[in-house]
Amino acid sequence: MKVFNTLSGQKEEFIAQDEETSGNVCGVVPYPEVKMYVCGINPYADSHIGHALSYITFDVVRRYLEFRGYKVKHVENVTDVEDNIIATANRLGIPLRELTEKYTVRYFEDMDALNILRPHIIPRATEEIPKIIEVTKVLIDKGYAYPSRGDVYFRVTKDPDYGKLSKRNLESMVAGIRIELGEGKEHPMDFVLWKASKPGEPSWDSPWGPGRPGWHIECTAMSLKYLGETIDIHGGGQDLVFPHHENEIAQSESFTGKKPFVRYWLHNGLLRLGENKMSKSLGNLITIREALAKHSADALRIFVLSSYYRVPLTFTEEALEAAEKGADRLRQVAQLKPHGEKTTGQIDIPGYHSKFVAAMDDDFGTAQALATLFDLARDINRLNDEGCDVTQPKLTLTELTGVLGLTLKPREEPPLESAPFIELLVSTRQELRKAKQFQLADGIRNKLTELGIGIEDTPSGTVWKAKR
RNA sequence: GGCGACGUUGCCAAGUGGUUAAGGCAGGGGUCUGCAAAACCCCUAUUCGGCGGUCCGAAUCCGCCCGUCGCCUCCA
Repeated sequence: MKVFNTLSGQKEEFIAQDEETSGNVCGVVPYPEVKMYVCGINPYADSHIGHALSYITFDVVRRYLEFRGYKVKHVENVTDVEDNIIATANRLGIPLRELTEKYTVRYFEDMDALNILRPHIIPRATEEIPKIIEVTKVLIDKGYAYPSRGDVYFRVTKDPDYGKLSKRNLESMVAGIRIELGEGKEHPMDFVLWKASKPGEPSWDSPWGPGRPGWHIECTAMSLKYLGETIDIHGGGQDLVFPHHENEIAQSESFTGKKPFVRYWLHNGLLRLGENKMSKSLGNLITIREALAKHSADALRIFVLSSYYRVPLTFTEEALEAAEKGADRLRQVAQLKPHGEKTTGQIDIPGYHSKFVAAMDDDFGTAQALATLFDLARDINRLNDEGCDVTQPKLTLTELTGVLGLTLKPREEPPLESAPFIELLVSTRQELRKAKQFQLADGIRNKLTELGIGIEDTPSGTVWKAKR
């Protein structure tokens, strides 16, 4: 399988380190391990659907690797101390930990609702201070960092590779307009590893005085601690390429002296709302909770997966509604009760399977993979209508939709207080229909439709549901 | 200014040198139904921002132009 590596700027054959070191060429190691690190959140507000896009993407990466026979070790950090968190906690007048705990819990509730697999390890920055201090200390000892007025900075001029991920060089960066020459910095691009705390800020003791970690160091410390010196996949949004991931490489490779820190860098394109990307700072966001109040998790996943993950995606209500309709079609097939007896297997199951795999093998071509599944669904419906047994193709469909993390469960309708009254009207209407009083029956149906209650007469009775 | 992307049917969105340009939604036709709805089936771009070029052949490669977006220490 091929994956696009931001570092090389091209698609590369994916080989896990575990396969390489064990000399495995074709399946000698039964379940080679893939070490995967995904950048997590800064918990001080509810996550928005741009986050959903990113985590759905890497959830599918993980599910597909597992489908292909890898054993994935998935680590995702929670950066629970930084400027925005401190500012928000102060504004609300609550302890830092109370704020971060609340939004971490809510974040994972959102992830669960989206059917995103939990990472195996979820380290928090504030619980990894000793490792962070250790890494910082070594970087100073090796000459890659220097303390200054209680802060510690990384010395970018000492790292000849600096800029290799984001394809920049120090000169062009310095030529940029937004660089501030921090007090005590040797070079304007030097970035902070350890920040001296100001009065009233949370702090930890360190050899350089009380302070807290800089933004990038926690990811280096955590991935070293939990995954080792070289990891296979590091994922995140495209907006993290610079400075975050660039700085992680600088820190990690300087610390270990080993290259590469990450074998494959994967970055998802950003979600746009209108003309701009969706982000906390622009305030143009829709939270995952808001989206899930109106749409199913499957619809959100289909919306995300019907595009190529590296390319920006534009959010619209219409697109999400279209995805919901598509989800309904797949659900319909998943709920089918096969009744046919004919076994004239007209469906090329291995063909669909290999088309799906070929699409996914090409840098997680979920759009193509989904298209294959819609084709399969159509075939299943056709054969089912013809009276053929579709048990096997149905199993293939649910197996493959599962790789994309779709549940295809029927949508849950929120309970309505008015339900007993609606039931009463519906049964009255049934009586009228039996008596062939169709004008009266249709009148009730029309009125209910106006009130947002949809009526469907099916062979097994009348069902109704509230339109969301 | 530097770096990186994108522009495909009414909408969203795949495809990146060669038979009929995926798929979803919308739209049209049909099956089912008392009628609807839902569901299902079938159909729906001679054309890929514009102009040149390379090639037997380009949406796909090259050049220029137009338009849009992202990053350049808040960010998935």
